[in-house]
Amino acid sequence: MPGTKRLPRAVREQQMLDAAVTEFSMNGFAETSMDAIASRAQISKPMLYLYYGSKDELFAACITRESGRFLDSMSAGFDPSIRQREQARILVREFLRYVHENAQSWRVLYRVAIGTAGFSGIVTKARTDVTAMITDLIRRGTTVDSASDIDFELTAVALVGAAEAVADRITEGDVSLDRATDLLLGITWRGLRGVGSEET
Amino acid sequence: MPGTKRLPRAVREQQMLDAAVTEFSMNGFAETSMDAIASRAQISKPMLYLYYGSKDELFAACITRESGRFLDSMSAGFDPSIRQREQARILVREFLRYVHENAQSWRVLYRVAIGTAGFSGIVTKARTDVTAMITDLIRRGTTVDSASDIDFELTAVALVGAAEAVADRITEGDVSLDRATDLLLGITWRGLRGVGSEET
Amino acid sequence: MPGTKRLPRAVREQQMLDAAVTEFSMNGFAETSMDAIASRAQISKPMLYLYYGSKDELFAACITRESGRFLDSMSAGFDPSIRQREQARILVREFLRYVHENAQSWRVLYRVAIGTAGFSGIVTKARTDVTAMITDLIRRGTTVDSASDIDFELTAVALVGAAEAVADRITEGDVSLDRATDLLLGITWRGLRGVGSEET
Amino acid sequence: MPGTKRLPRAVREQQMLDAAVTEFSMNGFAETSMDAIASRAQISKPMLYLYYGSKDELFAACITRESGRFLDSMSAGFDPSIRQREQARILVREFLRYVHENAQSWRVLYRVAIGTAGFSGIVTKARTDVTAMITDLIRRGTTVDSASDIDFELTAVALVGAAEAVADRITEGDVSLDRATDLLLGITWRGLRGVGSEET
DNA sequence: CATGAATGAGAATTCATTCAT
DNA sequence: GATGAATGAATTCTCATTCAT
Repeated sequence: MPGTKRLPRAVREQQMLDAAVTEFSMNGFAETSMDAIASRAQISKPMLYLYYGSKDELFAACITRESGRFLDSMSAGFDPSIRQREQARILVREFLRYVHENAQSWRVLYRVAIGTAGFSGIVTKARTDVTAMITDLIRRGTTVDSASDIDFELTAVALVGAAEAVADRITEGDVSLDRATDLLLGITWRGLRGVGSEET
Repeated sequence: MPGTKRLPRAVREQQMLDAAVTEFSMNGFAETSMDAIASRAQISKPMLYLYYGSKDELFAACITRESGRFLDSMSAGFDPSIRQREQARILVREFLRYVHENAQSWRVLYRVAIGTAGFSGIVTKARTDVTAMITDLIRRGTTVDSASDIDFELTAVALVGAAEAVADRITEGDVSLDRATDLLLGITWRGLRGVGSEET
Repeated sequence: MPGTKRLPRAVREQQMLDAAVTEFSMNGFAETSMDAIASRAQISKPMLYLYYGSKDELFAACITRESGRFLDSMSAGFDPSIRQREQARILVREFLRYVHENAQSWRVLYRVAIGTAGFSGIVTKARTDVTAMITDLIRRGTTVDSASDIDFELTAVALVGAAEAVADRITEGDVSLDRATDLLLGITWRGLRGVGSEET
Repeated sequence: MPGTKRLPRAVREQQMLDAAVTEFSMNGFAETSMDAIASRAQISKPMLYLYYGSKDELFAACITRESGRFLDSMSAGFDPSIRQREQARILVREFLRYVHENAQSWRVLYRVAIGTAGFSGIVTKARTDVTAMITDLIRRGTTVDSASDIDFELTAVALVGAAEAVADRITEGDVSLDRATDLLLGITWRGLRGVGSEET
């Protein structure tokens, strides 16, 4: 008889979300059954429904929590008062660290939710937020105003995309965090060095 | 009674794959039913099974065809004898053009298949091939040999990631092909200028 | 392109029935597909339907032909003018020989058709015919009339059942025809020796 | 909404098996649908799967239960210390009684399962067990040792076959248990009287 | 609160059967 | 006359979801 003890609501909730994130990240949304989640969370299915109402809502809760955690991590490293270069290094480092230490979270967000009709919006929102940070960062270091806002933002999009691709390699375990950070900054930085200036 | 006409095998095959790609790209693998595909292709379900055997095989056929098309497009633009800069522009341009003109293909490959257990391999293979082209391109322009192979490859991964992220924006329709090409090249190029050299 | 040559109807029919009997005897009625039969007969499915109308009719045709063959074999050995003992030996021998040489026929009749709703009647009919022969044979040698007809018939039923059981062993190949014949006659004969007389 | 009541597992199990045996015995394995069984058992299909996993397993459970019941009945009448004649009468009587009172059980075992690929083994096992009892019984009364083991066994096979054939008539309701018992013993006994001795 | 028991609604897959050529 | 192409109608099996206790 699973979970016979009465646990405070908050604890239970996390227990369930943990189990759900694990299952969803492993098998995708549709291939994950509520049974599997309940079983991993060591509670009964009706509990799951009591707390989250439906599979959809549970999945939404998962990716909302995870994208929140992700954004919290990133935000923690974001400080407008820091020098641009330093700021960039911190953000990249934080990003890769998060992915490295929370591979499951990363996977459920960027591999599962993004391809699941009806839920990609939540992830896209998180991505947009991060991109906004980077956009800010880029703009901060640029005086030339021949560059339009869309350029800044699209550049940020590109850099975030680069970071995500490298992050995937991190989760595969064949690249070190330090090397990846250096490399991304290398490209990024020199790439940034003239956004909006001469040449194409 | 759908599709009462007798069509030659080859035509029907494409008809089915077209419908399948559309459905899969919209709803993901598991969330797409064979009924939905049959209905869109205006044929009966048994035809799908007659031609493709199972849902898995049908999906595999889809992403195999699409990744083939994608790689063909990219390969067509790959020519070791062209100048590095010119080559880069052609590849980026071709990549964005493909995504722009084949948004569904792009989505089924890079958003759906990549997150579907058992099928990500085919897409990963395509991505690896493209990354290999870029790796080559980078190496071609570099004489310094302080850069290890992994650096070249990881750089290529990052650039491909950047292009993919920008490509997503392209499919959303709010960015022009030309502007995106220029921007990516801008970042890319200046970023490339010193891979493996001084500074971080 | 199977069976492109035009064959006389009678030949085709046998070809089809042969294939059908083989398939049905191997896999049972429901587990056998019309595809499998057509393929084994080297003709197209529509031909099958042209000649036999439906799967049910085809199966009926099979067991009708086979039970006919079986009864023909038995009847050939039935001759009211022969001495009872000799007659018994001939019938038993013929029965076992048929099963031995036509294991497929035996199987489709007594293992498949008998357990298939709607078709057991045809086999039961054949069995009844054979039982009638045996009933006759028994009655012929009995003068006592304390035995009712039902006794004669039930005795015949029992003897036929014994023969069928032994026949099964024959098809399994671990018993010789001669030994089985002798044994069955041994039991039968001594068993018969007083049907309807003293004791119980 | 069938069977709204909550029943203890054990009760439901029997309910389901009863329904399944009935359906299978009427229509054979392949021709019986899970829907039909669920409907007869007044439960929903998922329950069948919850309890038995698959149609195959359900069928296996049916014939395992039925052959167990059958063997239990027979074993109850088997006692090496009883006189041979008495023992024979008890066994035959018990056999016919079982078939008479459990016609469905008999049919599903000896008419359906025996002709269903993959399941005949279970029934064959039961038949072999019964045959072994009879073999023992025959041997017990025989001192002559010119008879080989195979003779004893084949004789038992024949007698069991005779009993099965008579049993079929019993299920058709046109023969009384007593008359059938007497008749079988009559044949059997006099037949047994000299197994292995002179003459053919 | 908690849960074992139960089900409605679908999804993949297979066939017997039939046209259009 | 013969068949490749096509489908309507099941059938097995799974799963999200809900009561009755």
